[in-house]
Amino acid sequence: MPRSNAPRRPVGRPPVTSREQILTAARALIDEYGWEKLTVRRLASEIGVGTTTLYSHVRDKEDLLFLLIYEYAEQIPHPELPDEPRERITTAAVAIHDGLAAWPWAAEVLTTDGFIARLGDSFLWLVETILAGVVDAGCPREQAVRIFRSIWYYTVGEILVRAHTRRRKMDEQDPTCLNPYFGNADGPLRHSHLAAIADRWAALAGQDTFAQGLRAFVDGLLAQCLTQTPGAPDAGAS
Amino acid sequence: MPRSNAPRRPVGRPPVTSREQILTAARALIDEYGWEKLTVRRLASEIGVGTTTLYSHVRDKEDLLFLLIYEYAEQIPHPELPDEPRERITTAAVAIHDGLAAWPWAAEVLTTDGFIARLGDSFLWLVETILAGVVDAGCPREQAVRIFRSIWYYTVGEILVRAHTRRRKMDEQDPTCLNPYFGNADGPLRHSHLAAIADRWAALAGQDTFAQGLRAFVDGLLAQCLTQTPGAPDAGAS
DNA sequence: GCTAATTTCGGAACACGGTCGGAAATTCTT
DNA sequence: AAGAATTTCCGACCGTGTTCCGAAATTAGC
Repeated sequence: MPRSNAPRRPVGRPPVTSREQILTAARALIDEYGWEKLTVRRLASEIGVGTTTLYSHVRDKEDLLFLLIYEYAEQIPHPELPDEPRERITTAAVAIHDGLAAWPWAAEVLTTDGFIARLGDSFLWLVETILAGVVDAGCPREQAVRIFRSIWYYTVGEILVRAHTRRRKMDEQDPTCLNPYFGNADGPLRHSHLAAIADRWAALAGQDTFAQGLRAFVDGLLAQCLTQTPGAPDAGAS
Repeated sequence: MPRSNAPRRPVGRPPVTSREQILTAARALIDEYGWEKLTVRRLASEIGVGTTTLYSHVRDKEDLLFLLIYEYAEQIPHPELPDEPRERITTAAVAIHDGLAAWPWAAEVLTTDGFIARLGDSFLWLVETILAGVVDAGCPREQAVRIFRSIWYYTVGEILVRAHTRRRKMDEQDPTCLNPYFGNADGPLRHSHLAAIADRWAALAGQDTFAQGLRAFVDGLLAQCLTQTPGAPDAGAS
C-alpha cells in the first residue's frame, strides 16, 4: 500500500505549469528572437497560460533573467589553471568576464543585490579560485575579499559600458551632442591632451583591453596588500 | 527701424515652454520627492503642459536625466591637485567617483553610449587631469587613454553595484536565495575560502574600499605601462 | 456527499515610457 | 486680407512590467 512512501499529492489546485517550463520557453524565445524581444506577455502566450500566471513561479522579469543566467553560469567552462597565483587569478577572472559578456542580457541583472551570493556552485568555484589565489599569494582572507570585490567592480563596469555602447543608432546628429573636444577639434583649448587624442579616441576606446587592465589591477592589488601586511598569512589569529 | 539689429521672432507657433524650464521643474521634483518618483507625466503636469510636449524639448527620459547630470557635473569641485602624478590621478578619479556617486540617478545614465564625450568642460577637466597625470608619469598618450578607460570601468562598476545594492526589500526570504555558502555554512565544502569567510562577507562587502583599490589599480597600470615602454615619452613619433 | 481550506489561474486594470497624427498659433508671401 | 509655410502642442493610443482580486480546481474534514 503506498501510503507514507508515495509523496501525497499536494493540496490545492494543481499547477498547470512550472518554473522549469517557463525557463525553457524563455530560453527558446531568446534563442529565436533575441533577448530584447522577450516580454512577459509573449512568454506567457507561448506557454499557453495567462500573463499573470508567470508571476506565481517567478518573482519578476529581472528574477527570470537571473535564473537564466544562473543556469548558464553553470556552463562556464573551468579554465586550465596555471600554478602561479596571480596568473590563476587573472585566468579565473577572464573566464568570469568572458562567460558573462557572452550573454548581452547579463548586463540587466549583473548589478542586482546579492547577484554573486545567489549564483551556483560552478560560478562560485571561480570566485573561490580568485580568493584562493590571493591567499596563496600571501594575503589574509579579508584582503582577498576586498581584492575580489575590486576585480568584480572592474569586470562589471567593463561589461556594462561595453554592452550599452554597442547599440544606439547614430543616424541623426543631435545638437545636444556637440562636444568641443571629441569629434571636432576647434582651436587651442585648455584640455590639451584630450584635444590631442580626440580623433583617435573612438578607435582606442573600441579596443578590448580588459585582460591587460586586469593583469595590472591584480599586480597592483597584490603588491599593495603584501606591502601593508608583510609576511603574515593571516593578520587576525593567534 | 529695428530690422537687422533686433533678432526677428522665429516663424511658427511660439513655444510655451523651454528645455531649461523642464530641467528646472525636474530638479524641483527630484529634490522634493526623490528621483524614483520622477515620471514624464508627473513632470509635464507639474509644468502645466501635455505629456507629449516634453518630447519636443528632450529626446527621452534618459536624455533628461543625462542633461541633469550634465549640469550637476559642472558643479563637481576641482580638488587641490598634488604634484606627484599618480597622486594627481587618484585624486581626480576619486573626485569623479564621489561627484557621480552623490546622485543615485547617475547610475541610470552612467553607461549610456558617449556619456563621457557628451559631458561638459568642468567634468572633462578631471578627465584631462587623469590623462595628463599618466603622460607626466611617462606613458604615451594612447596608453593614457587605455588607463583612463580602465579606471572608468572600475569607477562605473563600483557606483552601479553599490547603487543597486542599497535598496531591495529584505522582508521575505525567497527560497530561491538559498546559497550554500553565504548565509549558512553547512559542513565541509569544496569552496573552503568562501566558506571560511562567508559569515564575514556581508560586513566586508559593505566597506568602502574604492579609493584603496583605485590606488592599487593606478600603481599597477602605471607600472605595467612603464615596463612595456621604458623611458620613451611617446612610442610613435620621430 | 457536502462544505471548508488551500492553492493556482487569469481577466481587468494601473502606471509607466514613448509615438502618431492632426489641431493650433504664429510668420511669410502674395 | 487670405492663404501657405512653419513650428509647437497635445489627446489618443500602443506596448511594457506588474498588481488586484475573484474564479477555478483540487484535497481535507466531516
